[in-house]
Amino acid sequence: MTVNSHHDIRQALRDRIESGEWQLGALIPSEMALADEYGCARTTINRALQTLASDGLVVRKRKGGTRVCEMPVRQAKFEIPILREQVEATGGKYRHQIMSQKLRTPTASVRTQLRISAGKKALFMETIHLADDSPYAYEQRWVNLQTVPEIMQAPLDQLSANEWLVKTVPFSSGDVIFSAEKADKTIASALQSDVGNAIFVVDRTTWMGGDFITTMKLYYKDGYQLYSPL
Amino acid sequence: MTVNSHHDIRQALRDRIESGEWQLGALIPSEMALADEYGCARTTINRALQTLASDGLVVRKRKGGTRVCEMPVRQAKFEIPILREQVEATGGKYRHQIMSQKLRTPTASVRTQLRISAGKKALFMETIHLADDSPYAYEQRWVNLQTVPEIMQAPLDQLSANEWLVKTVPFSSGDVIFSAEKADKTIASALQSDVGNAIFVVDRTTWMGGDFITTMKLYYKDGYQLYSPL
DNA sequence: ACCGATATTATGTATGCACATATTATAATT
DNA sequence: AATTATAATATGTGCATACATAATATCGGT
Repeated sequence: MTVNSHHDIRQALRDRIESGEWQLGALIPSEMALADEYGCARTTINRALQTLASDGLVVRKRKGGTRVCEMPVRQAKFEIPILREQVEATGGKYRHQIMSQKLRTPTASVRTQLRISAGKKALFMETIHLADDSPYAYEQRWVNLQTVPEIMQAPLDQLSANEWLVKTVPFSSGDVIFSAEKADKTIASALQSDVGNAIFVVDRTTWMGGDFITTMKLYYKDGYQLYSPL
Repeated sequence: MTVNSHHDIRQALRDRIESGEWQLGALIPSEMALADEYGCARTTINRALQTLASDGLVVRKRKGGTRVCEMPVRQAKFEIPILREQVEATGGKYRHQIMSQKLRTPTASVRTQLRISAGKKALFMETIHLADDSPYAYEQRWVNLQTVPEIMQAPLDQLSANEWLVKTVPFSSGDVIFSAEKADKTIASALQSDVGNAIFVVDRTTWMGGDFITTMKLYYKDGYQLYSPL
């Protein structure tokens, strides 16, 4: 078998690590030695090893050499779910419905999260996301009008606020918090569910540069599960 | 300012995308053109673009050129939490306590998940993970003895099953499911919490190659939140 | 107008080389 | 013996080049 593409080599090295040939924390041969063994240029080995390093399988140090990562950081990565796609992926028909949409003085915690000046108002909206006309998730969202005033002109009846924001300020950063909450009366009625049920909640805040854009809380219908391979 | 390292170039390109200079879905200049513009070799541009592609910011196609990703896949990636680290990160003192540990005939669903032959037994254990001596999470785990019989000899009173498995079969793959559940009597008493509380649940199955190793359900004390930047 | 051969284009990848840089080991100096 | 200079080593990175490969564009013949 001839291996020469960095692809093949990466896989070969990965196999040798995963088979246990190189123990956890063990030093693996130098790039030169590997290049020699596989009969390719050092550059090719370098590329393969760099990929493995960025995957967290090995740790590299100048002069120290490359060693199998002591604590292989198994990291789950999953896409931030766009509800429409989530629903349509399971064959359902997606629809959303705006329950309310108004300017309001934000609560203290929201004002802090979005860095909204005291006295200023923000856009608050409640949306129900439906799969085949039955509730799928209930969304509460605050939008900072100081940073995205254009949203007042957006056709939010056709495009959900989420989708509009993704298209308009696509490269924002943010954070997510997953938790479980008991459904209160508001949530239960929005989801046509019962008070006290365990609800999977996603809390998300996004900003761009130093400008805080929106914060959102998503309550999934009970029974929802978030899956991720790792 | 001279930019020439693939690092600088990657950042420069990223800026141009995020500033909106190149719109969503727009075709960006070819590697040759960019190499010309930045006064560097095509290889360097190639490397920068490949990184951006693997980050999901651009999509590349032979002859088709490189274009800004239509739907920038915001992917949250977070490490699979190791309980000890999670607890110790918040300054708490970690400790765990095995409540039960015995050979049992697995339930039908577990037997399916771990591909255990009918009639065979598996190791079932319940563990409480404590932070500063108060319950932090309650774990139910099944271990497939057909694939890791060695666990029967492991010192599980010192090292948690989780940690032992991570050290012994480090490069397994798996999946995770996050959900919310109502605490039943077992869970509530294990966590010194109340029946009916909303519990954040992590369900994880791991395998290596075709061999199914373990499946685990982790019930976090109510109020737990899983945070992730993105 | 249709179909197929050929050229063109942009990315993908391997190579040899040179030099940079971090780190450790060793030797030289005090 | 402690400190400092120097060499050795492994990875990091850039460049020029060559060829591979996929997808599109163009042109010619029927």
